[in-house]
Amino acid sequence: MTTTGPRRRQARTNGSARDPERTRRRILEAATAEFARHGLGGARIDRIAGRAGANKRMLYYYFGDKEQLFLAALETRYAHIRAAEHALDLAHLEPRAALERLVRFTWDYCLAHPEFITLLNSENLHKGRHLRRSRRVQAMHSPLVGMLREVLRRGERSGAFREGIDPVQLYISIAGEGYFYLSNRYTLGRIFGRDLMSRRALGARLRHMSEFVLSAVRK
Amino acid sequence: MTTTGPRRRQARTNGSARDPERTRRRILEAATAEFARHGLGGARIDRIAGRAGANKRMLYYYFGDKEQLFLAALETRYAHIRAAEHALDLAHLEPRAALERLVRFTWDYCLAHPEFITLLNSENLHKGRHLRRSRRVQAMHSPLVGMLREVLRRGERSGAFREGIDPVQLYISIAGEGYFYLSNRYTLGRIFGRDLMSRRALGARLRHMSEFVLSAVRK
Amino acid sequence: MTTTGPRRRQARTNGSARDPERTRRRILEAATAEFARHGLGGARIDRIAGRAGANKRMLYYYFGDKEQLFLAALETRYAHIRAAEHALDLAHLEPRAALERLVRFTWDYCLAHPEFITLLNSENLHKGRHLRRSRRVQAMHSPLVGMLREVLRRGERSGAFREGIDPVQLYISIAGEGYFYLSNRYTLGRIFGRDLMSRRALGARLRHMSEFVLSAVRK
Amino acid sequence: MTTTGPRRRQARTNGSARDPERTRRRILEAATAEFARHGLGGARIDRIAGRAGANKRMLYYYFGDKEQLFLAALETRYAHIRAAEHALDLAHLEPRAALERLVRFTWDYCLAHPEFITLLNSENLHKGRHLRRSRRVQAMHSPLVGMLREVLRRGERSGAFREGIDPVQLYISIAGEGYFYLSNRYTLGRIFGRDLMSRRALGARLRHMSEFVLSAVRK
DNA sequence: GATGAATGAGGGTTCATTCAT
DNA sequence: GATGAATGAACCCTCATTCAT
Repeated sequence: MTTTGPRRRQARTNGSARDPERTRRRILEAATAEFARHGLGGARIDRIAGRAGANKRMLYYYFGDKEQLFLAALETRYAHIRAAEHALDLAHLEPRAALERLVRFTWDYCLAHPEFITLLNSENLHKGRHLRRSRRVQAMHSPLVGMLREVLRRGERSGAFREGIDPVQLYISIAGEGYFYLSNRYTLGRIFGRDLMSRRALGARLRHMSEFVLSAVRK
Repeated sequence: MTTTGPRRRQARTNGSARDPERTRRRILEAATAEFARHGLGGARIDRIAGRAGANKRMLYYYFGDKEQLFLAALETRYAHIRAAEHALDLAHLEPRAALERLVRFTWDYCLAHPEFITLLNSENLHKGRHLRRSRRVQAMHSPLVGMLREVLRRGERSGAFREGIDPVQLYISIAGEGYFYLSNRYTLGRIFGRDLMSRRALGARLRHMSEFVLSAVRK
Repeated sequence: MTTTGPRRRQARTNGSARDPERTRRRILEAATAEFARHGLGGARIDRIAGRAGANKRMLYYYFGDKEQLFLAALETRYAHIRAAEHALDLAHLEPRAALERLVRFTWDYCLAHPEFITLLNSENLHKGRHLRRSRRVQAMHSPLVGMLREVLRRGERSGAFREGIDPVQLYISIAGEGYFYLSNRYTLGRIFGRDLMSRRALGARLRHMSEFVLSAVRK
Repeated sequence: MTTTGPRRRQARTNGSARDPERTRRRILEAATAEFARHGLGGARIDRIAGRAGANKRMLYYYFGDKEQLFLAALETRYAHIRAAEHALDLAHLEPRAALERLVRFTWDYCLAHPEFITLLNSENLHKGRHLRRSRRVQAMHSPLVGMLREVLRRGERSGAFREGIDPVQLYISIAGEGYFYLSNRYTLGRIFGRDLMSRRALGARLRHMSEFVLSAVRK
């Protein structure tokens, strides 16, 4: 994306001047981090600009206003996870292995991209009003449900899975297993008096989830 | 909501003046609703005072500041759900029935008290820093884990449940089933192009969750 | 209006603290001056607050926002001129003297209150959108038209005035004579290469207007 | 109107690129409209550039800054009305007909060019500080006063007009008749509860003005 | 226990203007 | 002659909070 070629004649302090694509990207990254950490209401335009090394005015130049910037951050994260999902080739795996892989994927993705969780929570706090206006996200259908349906069908045929499982319900159950644990880790950790984020705890959770899901679907 | 000008002298309409306990309660209720709807960062002291029919100064008189008010709201909701949990007498139910009851309880509670979800999400967004300071919540141990442990033990003995299930992991799984669905209903609804909150959809989810959990634990 | 009594215990820097009526009035006066000098768009909230010796927040506390403050200034000036008009007792004057008095009144008022002219011009620049929402101004009917109608009738009967003159048209003509001269004094002065505001020029204009109007209505 | 993001490369649609004279003229026209509608303080450079289909930078290239652009707009309008005035050949008309024609001309011009009124009001709000620096306007002497002087002289000699009328005062009176009515139409309309801009009302005003002026000057 | 008035810092946003190309 | 990107000051307004009574 970044033209490191002849466009930038001289170094600038922020390194982004006169490189619009880069400026835009830096703002978006800074915004994502800020929104993820403080939520939509708690995010500060000043901090975003500061972290991006950009003039505050540029946020409005590129994104219109705070809410549109939030939407852009959301859309970008959605595009990112969708791209990752596409790489998940469940179709060529044995049904049980496919489910295990999906459990692990959701878990790993949430662990690696905690900002995704808080962005989604923010959007849901605002009743999804940004996403509703998004055209990009509308077009980004998750391939997971289709893949999951196919996996379920194969599992049913082979006698490995019980029948009548709705792929959307299953997807929500699988995602919820990891998402809820990580999203609510502070309150859960406090209540149970446990450190939910130790390496050991994380490993135990992944094992539990795999067993739980695989047990749940077996015939 | 913002006071645009000096209030005309008006008769006390909230009927709470000179009834300190009631004033306090009204403020707390208004704060809970406000925090639940807008999050900690988006909540407005003015709106809370307005809805409570109280003078803004009273918020500070009773609760110190915004964050302490937030904590008070959180604590109150925790006390509420703890009280409800205590009424859940899983010990006298057959193990499978006990689990089904727990699934239903979590689901019904989240449905009936959506503010609990958003309060928890807010607290987790802030890394649980309010709850960490709370003494009240620390003392409010949920009876659920203990009850769950006992149920699991009985189920194992009777041969109904498989062995080695950790009650905390199971509790998180059960809670997550309903919580994630409801907490993320706007984004999930948008992605799947479904109305997740129709009476039918809610019924289907409850059925799925019960089956899913019971299948997951069976031997 | 101002309670100089026991309400203010100690002197404050701005002298207006804890004297809401006075604070409000000072803001309104400062706003009137600012709007008159710079127009609605050019007026600065900071300057108004500064001149009023008040905190900026107080403008919003008392008046809501800039536009409502503008309307309040407008309404106050209207109330002021209406009060002055009421004192004009044209009914007891001989018709010609009555008209002369009206010419002089309009002239003197515009001279003494140049802010009225620029406020009106601002409001007209904005197509009267503030006044349209005003309830106070709607209720402040100018007594002038009625008085003028009566004067015209008496003049017609006595044979001093020609017939068929509409009092509203006449009022606009009379007001316009002085208003236009003063409102446009800078451009007119420049074009004609004359100082329109010298004592001599002002005297000449008043004489011209009186003669002009009286000649225009005579039989 | 604000550019929310980098313009996508688009085909030149305004057809003015590389046609400097046309670009300049389009900017000037857009600026005139903008200043007329919003005043100097309320005018926005962005909107002007947008309406002109020109790059913002061009405004500065051609006109220096906002104030000089305002002056240019003002000068252009002055040049325009001066040109129209030159076409008014009062010298060959009978004195009364000449005055009537002048009344009508002022009225028609203000009606056809409402932007002239608001530009003048803006300039007067700013105490004529732009016009003062203008060399062009200084050179544009209105022929009206001279023509008016001659008309008055002829009228006096023929016994149609009374003596001692100053042509400048008369001009201001005539111009004010129409200007004030139109300039203040929103506030006057509101106060009198009349639609001053209906076809009927406009006709009535023109008739009144003609009669009023002609009566005022007659012997 | 309760009130209306007051505060100052900072919120998001927009301004006229200039830079590099 | 023309462009998109960038700037920093200042805009109006709102925030949580505290004062005096």
